[in-house]
Parts: sequence; structure tokens; C-alpha cells
Amino acid sequence: MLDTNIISNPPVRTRIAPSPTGDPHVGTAYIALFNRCFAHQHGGQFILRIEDTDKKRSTERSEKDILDSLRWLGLQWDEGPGCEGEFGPYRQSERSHIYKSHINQLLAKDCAFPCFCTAGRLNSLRKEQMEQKQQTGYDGKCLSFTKEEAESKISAGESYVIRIKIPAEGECEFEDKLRGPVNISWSQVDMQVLVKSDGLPTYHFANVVDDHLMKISHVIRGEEWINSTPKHLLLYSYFDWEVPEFYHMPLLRNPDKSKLSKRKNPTSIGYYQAMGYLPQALVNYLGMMGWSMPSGEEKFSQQEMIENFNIARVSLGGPIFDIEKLDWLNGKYIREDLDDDAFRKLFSEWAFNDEKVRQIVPLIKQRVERFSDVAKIGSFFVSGELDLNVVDFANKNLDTDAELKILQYSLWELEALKQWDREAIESCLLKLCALMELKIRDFLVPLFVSISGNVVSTSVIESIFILKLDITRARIRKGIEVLGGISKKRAKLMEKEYRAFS
RNA sequence: GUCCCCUUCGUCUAGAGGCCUAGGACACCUGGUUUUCAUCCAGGCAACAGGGGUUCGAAACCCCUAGGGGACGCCA
Repeated sequence: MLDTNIISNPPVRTRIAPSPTGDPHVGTAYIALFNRCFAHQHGGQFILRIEDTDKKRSTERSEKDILDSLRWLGLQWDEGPGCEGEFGPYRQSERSHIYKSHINQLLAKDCAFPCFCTAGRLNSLRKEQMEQKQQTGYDGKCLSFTKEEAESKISAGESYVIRIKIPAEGECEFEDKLRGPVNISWSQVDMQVLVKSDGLPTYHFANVVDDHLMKISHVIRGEEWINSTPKHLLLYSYFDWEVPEFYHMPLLRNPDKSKLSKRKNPTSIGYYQAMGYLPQALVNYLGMMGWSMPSGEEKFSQQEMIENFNIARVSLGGPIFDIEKLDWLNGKYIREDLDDDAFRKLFSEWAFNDEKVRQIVPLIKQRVERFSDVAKIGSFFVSGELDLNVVDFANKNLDTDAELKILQYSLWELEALKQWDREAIESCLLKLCALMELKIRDFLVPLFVSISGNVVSTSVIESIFILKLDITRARIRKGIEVLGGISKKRAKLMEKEYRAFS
């Protein structure tokens, strides 16, 4: 076991640095929880920094969803967007001038170099290396330019990136505080791009600069970063900065042990909210991934976790995110922690909040004769997984294969939507229907059944809009599963066909 | 392919050389309570990946093998 006595001076500062490029991920919440507990246990601060240096994929909407999700879970940050401290701004897109001055320092020190290689050359280089079963990586072509040559290329307007120089030999040894020493040979480390051709920094560069400037003392992050730690350490040494402590947490896994992914599991925090889990139960559950209370108690609040936290007791085997146990824990919270009044309030807010009910009413109203008809046709709006059977999908105009395609392609369409509004949903589904050369009434059948549990129901497009993507995705997946599922091989073919016409 | 990390019941985990005949929880099974069911309670099933060392003593320390995972992007 490793010594984990923490010197409480300088102050402990940890951070979570999500990239706003998709749905808020439970893995983000998991890492956030451990960072927050560690910082607060030591009387330090937990910082939130938005890593939006990928201009193409970052969206405001995703950033907002991530912030909302973390707040919902009670993972409030001490410094970050909306909570400005003295080390802001906390959005990397607002810190460009900082990276610019820092990259100039590295260039001046000859620790980095401009690279003019095109994406095309890099791709074929990689391909070649793969074919020859070599390790992939930049070959250092642009290293041979003199400063003058490079400068004239730049002033001639050639597009370029800036890469880090890597020692030619030797190895990098560093200490992972959870595992002990790790050695990685420099020959294994790529000449990572630090600044992209759009002038924005990559994660590796911005992350190190910001961690230093924001006085991050302990970097607690996913295990996936172990291999890039040498690059980060090299930057610290080029800048002659003090190095933080590194703790690499195990990765959350799918039941098949692969890294938790939305292809195989619901990973969006919004899904768990939409399914009616309590935030404190979800956080508690994440806290038992790789960690346990010294007492063995499995139900604990975040405050109790902070009081009893000891990062040295994190176990390193990748925990499988097991929804069955989450369900049990959530039920325990509902039974033990909610009195009837609290249950009533939370449930009605979850199921019948004004916004949702306002959307549902016009759909339901025209189809009922008595209020007593409402529950029957509207229950799917307040359900999680539906009870479906293969016979529910029976249709004389479509075979199972066609239905599977409709479901899978529709899901891909919906997942690709930038904006979640009914017009966008309608037009992408209609477009798909036309491309598949199907009648709309046939096309919609598997969707109706998957989403509402019945061929006869309120408008499926409206329903999808109201249920939102997380629940829609789960229901379409269930539909696919009930229809027999899609094999890996089949999925590949489908993807190819889908790409061809979308 | 190269490198790195990991390995205790099906799953989450306890375990800091002797408290280990390996403990708890979920799931599953049995029984009890309950007008049904669920809850709740009691019990059961079930693991140290394999092989070598080190040691009086190994789940724990070391080595090898196997298995799993991750990284190898102008993504983070």
C-alpha cells in the first residue's frame, strides 16, 4: 500500500475537465465525484473547467447539459463557469491568448516545432506503419527544417501545427499514486500536436498549461490517460513547473468489460434522470465503483463519503456498471429516505412537470372520452422500459429485417440531430422514410411499437420529441432487442448502407 | 502489431504476511411475516486466474504464463 499522507500545504485543488461534445456522461460524474471528495476532504477546492478546444464538436447545448447534470447530482464546483474564482476564465475557448504566449515560450526554447505535413500524408504514414505492423506515430519529417525555412513557410501562409519535441532515447518514469512507479520509454511517445492548424491548443497542451495556472495540485483522472502522462510531464519540465500528483482511476465498464460506452449501455446522466433515479442514489452508486466505506456500509451520502474518503483505498480493477445494483440502491433510497410527502412532490415533479404535461395534453385530449381513458393511452409518457413482445411488431408489409433497419437508422438519425425540436425530428424521419422507399404508415410502425408499446397511439414524432433522446434511444434499443437484435456483422453492413444514403 | 495498466463469488467489494475454514452487499434459491405481490426478516449457493519462488506462515511480496482492458488522432 502506498503512503497517502497528504501535506495540506499547498492547498489541495482538483478539477474535472469535461469536453462539451456530447451528452453528459456518467463517467464524467464518476471522476468529478472522486475529485470533489478528495479536495473537500482536504479542505481544498474542486474546479470545473470546460475543455472546448475542439471547435468542430463543442456545443453550448452540451456544455449547458453537463453543467446542469453535475448540479443535479450535487457535484457543485467551487470554481468554474458561473462561479468565477481568481484563476478564470474557466472555458478554454476564452483562454487562447494564454496558450499563444505559452507556445511561443516553447518554440523559443526549441522544445516544440512547426509541422507542415498534411492530413493526407499523416494518414498514409499511419496506414503504412500499420501495414508493416510498426508502432504508429509521427516520423519527425518537419524536424529537419531550419528555423528560417520554417518561418518562410509560415509567412508564405502554409498551414501548420506545432508539435512537441520528444527525447530521442531513455524512458519516462513517473509515479502514479495509486499504482506506484510507471515506466514508459520515450520511443513510445508520439510527437503530439500541441497547437492545431486552427490555432487552438490540443487537450494535452491546454490541460497542462491550465492545470499549472489554476494551481491544480492533484490530477485525478481516468486510466485512459496513463499513456499520455509522459507528454504532460515533459511539458511541465519544459516550462520548469512543479508537477502535480497523478491518480489514475479505473474505467467504468460495460457488462462485457469493455470501457463503458453508449453503444452498449445508457451512459447519459440525463437517461438516469429521465428514468426516475434519485441523484443521491446515482452518486452513491458511483461512489461504490472502486471504493467502499471503511465500515462496509453501502448506502452513504456524498458528505459521508467526504468524511471517510481515503483515495488509497480505491481498488484498481475496472468496475462493471451494474444497473441491477443501482436499481436496488435507488429503491432503498426511495423507501428509506422519502416520506410520503417527499415522494409525492418528487414524483409529481418528475412525471407531471408543467412543461411535460403541457406538451402531452393536446395529444391525449383529442383521443379520450373520459379522464379514465388517459392513463391507458398516456402511460408510456411516464414509463421507463416498455413491456414489448415480438408479436407486437407483426406487420404484413414489413419483414423483421426491414423493421430492424427502420429502428436502427432512425436512431442514428435522431442521435445526429443538433437541435432537439419536433420539426427536425419530423424532417429527419421523413427523409429517412423516403430514402428507404417506404410508405410512411409502414415506416412508422416499428417506431410506434417501440416508443409507445402500441401500433395505435399518439403521434410518434410528437412522442419522441416529448420523451427526448435518452428515453427514445432506450426504447428503440429495446425494440431492436425484442426483434432479435442486430449481430455485429449485420451492424457493420447496416452502417455501410446507412452511410451510403444518408 | 507496439507499449501501458489490471485480475478475490455471475456483479460491486472487504482484505496493509498469522485475526481467512476468505467477510459484506446485489442477483439467484429456500423459509418466515404479509388477504396477493413487493417490502422486511432468517438461511443457502457462490471467489483468491494458473504455475513457480520468498517466508515458520501468502489472497496479500517477487517472477513467469494466461486472460481482460486501455493508449497509439490537428478527439478529449
